[in-house]
Amino acid sequence: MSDENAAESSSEPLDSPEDLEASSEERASIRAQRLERVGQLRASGVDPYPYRFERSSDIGPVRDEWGTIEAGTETGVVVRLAGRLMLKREQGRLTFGQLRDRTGEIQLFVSAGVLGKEFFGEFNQLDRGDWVGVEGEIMATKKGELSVKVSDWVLLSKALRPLPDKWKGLADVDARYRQRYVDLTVNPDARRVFETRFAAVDAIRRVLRERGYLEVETPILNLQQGGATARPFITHYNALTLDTYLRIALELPLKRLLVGGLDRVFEIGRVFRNEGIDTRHNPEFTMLESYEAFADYSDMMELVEVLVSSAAVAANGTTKVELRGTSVDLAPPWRRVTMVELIKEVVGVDINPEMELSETRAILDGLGLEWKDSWGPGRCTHEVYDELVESKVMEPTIVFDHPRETSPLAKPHRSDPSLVERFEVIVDGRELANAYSELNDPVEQLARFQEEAANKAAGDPESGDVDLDYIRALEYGMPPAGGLGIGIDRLVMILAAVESIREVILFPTLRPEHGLTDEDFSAGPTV
RNA sequence: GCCUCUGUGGCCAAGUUGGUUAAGGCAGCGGACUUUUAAUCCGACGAUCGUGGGUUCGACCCCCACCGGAGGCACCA
Repeated sequence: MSDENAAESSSEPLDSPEDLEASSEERASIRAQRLERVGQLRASGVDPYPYRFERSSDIGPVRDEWGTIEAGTETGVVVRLAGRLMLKREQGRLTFGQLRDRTGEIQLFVSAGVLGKEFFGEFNQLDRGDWVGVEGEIMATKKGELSVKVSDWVLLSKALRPLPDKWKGLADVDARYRQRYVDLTVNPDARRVFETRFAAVDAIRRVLRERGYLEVETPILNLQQGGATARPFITHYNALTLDTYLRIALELPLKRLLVGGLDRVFEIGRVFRNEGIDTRHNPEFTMLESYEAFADYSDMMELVEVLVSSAAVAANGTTKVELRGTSVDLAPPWRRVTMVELIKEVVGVDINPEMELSETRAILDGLGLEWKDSWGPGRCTHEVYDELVESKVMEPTIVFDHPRETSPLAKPHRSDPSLVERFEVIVDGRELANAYSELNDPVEQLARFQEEAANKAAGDPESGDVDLDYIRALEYGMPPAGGLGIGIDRLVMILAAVESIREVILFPTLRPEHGLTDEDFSAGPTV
């Protein structure tokens, strides 16, 4: 830019002339400079936002193939690469850049001698953050850095806003979540976490596919609430003049598919629960649910071990993870213990759903836990487990045989009527997965639904409805089946060893941002 | 919803017994430099200290309210 005063002069036509907006004009000064540059480019016939660029390869494969060549080597091999310019080091008649795409980074060696003074000068006007395409020979510099000796280049997209500090990155967590695109650009850890996530999900799909499971999609908008106990989001469907629930679980539609003969199905999908946000909860989160006919919960124990350990290996190359200073191995087999035994072991008390209610209440009182009148012995037992046991279990553990009372969709235990055939997987003190032998007796299922509906009518917003169509489906006959649910976000938290669920969700739920106004986006002279 | 902490230029970040022009770094701008690796060196610029009130001779600093964020509690996976 020949006139360095231009961007600073308030008489430039970059912003509204109102005095009140002086501060916003200052704030936009880097933007204003870049908008001016866009104008210059257009004036000289250069499109700052062209349509496509033909690449010969991603950057990663180039590194893989040539990364070991000796310092000073010129290969004679010409490549065409594209990416974001992450760094630029000008050095007189020589400029070094760092070009990055999703697969890697490579240095650009840009010299006035090769490009000519004018085209070289244009390159130096690129900003960190711009997208560029380059063509040039693969070489290694005197210091041995693999580089592309740029013989031609083109701007692919001009960035109007500057990237955060090239060394410190973006530290403000609010900005990291709101502007994940910036976080992903400058914070390698953010990229690492999401690579972990997608590798894990990919591995889960692969294992299930190899086992003959079919991936399906079921409705998110539901007329009834069911499949779990949770407060739902309610929305309104205008065309039918109906309030609908966003799903809180995937369970009931998938089991209808078992009735229909799709005997191995799974869905990986978003579910919504109208509850608080904290380090382990986001109102929308991702569940895997899978159902396998002719299997029971024992088969699900084997399946969940394989799914989780495969995901770990795919994401990290190992089943070992370091969680808050403790090494945890996800390799099967995991410990298997009944809920009643584990309570005895951890808390030192004997409590089970076959006890008299008065006795279980006395146990809770003795432990300093509160109980409600509506709770039976099973719920009391579960309470001890939830409050005093779960958070103490670090190693992957299958906790099986839950009280019947707290599991309305699970099949009664084949040898103990006070229990159901259900298990949860605990890792690092948190529930990671949940599975049953699925209840397929329509008469019993209806009775359990009716209990729930009574609770809902009595004011419990987390209880579900009587889903008569689901009962009707069961009356056509659902094969015996094992079902498994895994909280994908929780799994990724473990695999990536992060403490907040927001770190594993690309765009976590946040309150609305204030202070972002049209004035922050004045178009300047370019439109 | 409640409690605690927190909010300083595009980014990172100093700044309490409240005291005149609010450190420094990165980025950006001007200049030098053909082998750099967060390049380096020189120079000039950039902030109504989240918002609105209040206390005070004087507020980034103390008080109140509001907005955003973090952690914890409650609820849940």
